[in-house]
Amino acid sequence: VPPVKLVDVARAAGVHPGTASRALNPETAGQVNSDTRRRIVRVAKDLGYVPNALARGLRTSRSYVVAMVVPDITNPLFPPMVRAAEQVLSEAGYTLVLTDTDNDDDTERRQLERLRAGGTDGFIMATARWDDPQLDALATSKVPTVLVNRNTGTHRLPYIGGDERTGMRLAVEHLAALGHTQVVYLSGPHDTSTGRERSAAFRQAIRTYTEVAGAEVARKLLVSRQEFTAIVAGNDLIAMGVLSVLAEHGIKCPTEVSVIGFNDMTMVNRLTPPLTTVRLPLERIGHLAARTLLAELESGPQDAGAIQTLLGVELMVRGTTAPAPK
Amino acid sequence: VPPVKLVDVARAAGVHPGTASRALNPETAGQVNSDTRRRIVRVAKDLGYVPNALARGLRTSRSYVVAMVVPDITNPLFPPMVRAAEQVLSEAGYTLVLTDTDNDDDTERRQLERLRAGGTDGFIMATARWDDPQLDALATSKVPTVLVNRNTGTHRLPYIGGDERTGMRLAVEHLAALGHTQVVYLSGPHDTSTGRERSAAFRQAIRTYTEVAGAEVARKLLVSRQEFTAIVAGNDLIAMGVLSVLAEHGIKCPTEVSVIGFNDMTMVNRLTPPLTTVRLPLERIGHLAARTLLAELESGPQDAGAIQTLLGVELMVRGTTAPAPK
DNA sequence: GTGAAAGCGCTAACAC
DNA sequence: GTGTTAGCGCTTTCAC
Repeated sequence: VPPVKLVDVARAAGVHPGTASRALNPETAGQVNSDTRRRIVRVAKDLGYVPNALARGLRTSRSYVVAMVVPDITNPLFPPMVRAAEQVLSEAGYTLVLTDTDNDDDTERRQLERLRAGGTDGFIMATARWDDPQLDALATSKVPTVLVNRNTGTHRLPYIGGDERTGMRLAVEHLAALGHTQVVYLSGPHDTSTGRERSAAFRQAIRTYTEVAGAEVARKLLVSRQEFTAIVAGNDLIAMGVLSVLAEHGIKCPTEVSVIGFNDMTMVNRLTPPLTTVRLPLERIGHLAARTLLAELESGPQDAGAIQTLLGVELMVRGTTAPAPK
Repeated sequence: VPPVKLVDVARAAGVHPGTASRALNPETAGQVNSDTRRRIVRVAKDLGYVPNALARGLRTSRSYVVAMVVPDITNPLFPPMVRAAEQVLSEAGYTLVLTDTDNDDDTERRQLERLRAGGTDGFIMATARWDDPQLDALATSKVPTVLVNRNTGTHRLPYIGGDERTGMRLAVEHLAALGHTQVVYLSGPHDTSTGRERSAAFRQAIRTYTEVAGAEVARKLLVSRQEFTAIVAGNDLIAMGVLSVLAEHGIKCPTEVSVIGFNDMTMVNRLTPPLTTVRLPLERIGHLAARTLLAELESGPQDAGAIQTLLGVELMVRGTTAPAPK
């Protein structure tokens, strides 16, 4: 079955293609006599007319495509955001393209280039680095773009994220309230930049790495004989590394040491002991990012850079107790 | 900066747009004098020429877009497949569109319609039902399509999946080898079809539901006083539901009852006790699905329907032991 | 309120 | 080997 085109509809309805176009387009439907319009709409439906998005895009230079760029979709942080964003965009008639950069700059650059060539209307970027030329390029070229999850240093683009600072505060206050006075913070490795050669292997290993890193730091901590009754980890994986090492050394959690993670990854509530952790509102972030982008798409730049939204986080209290009496 | 077009390149290189087009297109580059071609390529690069995919697509009726349709991207089964597929497709110059149908027929139909209107070149479908009109439509209209994860009854389309049957056999043989003679299989609810009204709520709950379902069935099992020393669950979530109920009843795992899951979801190895489960080669499935689709895209139908590939699965032995002596 | 006509940027016959 | 021409399907000025 060759697809039915606008001309076909027009012919069948006995009108000019231009009129059919106007009738079928919500924006311009008012310009057409309501009887004619009804007839056209009817015929279109009967014939099963579906507009050719390519042709339309070529003419209007709008593709109704939005791309979401994530570093690694297997990281459980992202699927809920992706899903939420897609829901909103899809309802608004947009198609979401997902790209996984595999944590690689070059890949990201190539992907972005291809997407922009394809006429992508806007971007939701979850790959921001503090200093990020790609994002500068996007900002400069005025392609509607919203940042999620991570922000850049320049703050030139709208950003939607979880309020991590408050999350940390909640964690610490919780421990303090329990009576902990010696709390250690383990951030894991900071230098995620890597040489070109080992980068591929590294990218594969990045998630394990952080868990391993947590274990390593915890080990050093134990060796250093520093006094502590609680540990706050930079993320759940690090926390899990810590838990392993503590278990390895026969240190009981949470009776001897309380541990807090970050992110509330799927299933961390099923760990033994369950992990207290900070939950980010991932769906809300996805929704809001999509809405923010839509606003730019439909109504132009929205007070650029002013949109720096931090959504509330939640401390999931599960495996923390007061420190053991001396 | 207004984007540089093919005409601009042609003008700058002192040739006709047609020639520039040929020179820049790998397929037809041979038709152009190599000196001229080099000059054109040079100019194109200097000017930062990026072809307009919309215009090209309109002309060639190929969009270089492939869509992957999944029921729920937050189900950890899918991200590895999506990621793997995207890698392959992206290398071949294709863009991957991800759509999450939210386990909903209507949504799926709408999405498919829009995607097809957008000129999507091919589909990777992870949402197949045994009896699936959408897929029949795709098959009939000869849109290149590959099925993953779930197959249809008709087998009219290429399918790539894990060898679940062997997985189950491995699980059972493993238990048998350990000496189990009373093994129960819990499949969870079969009737995932639902009335329209409660479907939205249901879809939200579907994952929990299966876990809850596992718990419920396990509870019934205990009440029935049936003798068993091992349980094989239809998936990891059901297995987790089972584990909870057993723990609730003070039944020790694996000493009193061994449990086996299916899927090797992220983190199930961190459960206590760790869960023995069957691991599907998700990345390989994604890769192969993409390759299969590419083959169709580039070289036409590949012995349609004959491609029904089951990739090897692996039993991750973690939390199973011999049954306790009577 | 509707028809006419031009053109978005590109490629593929067809000439020469 | 390269220029010419036409047209993919749609929208949008401009007439009337």
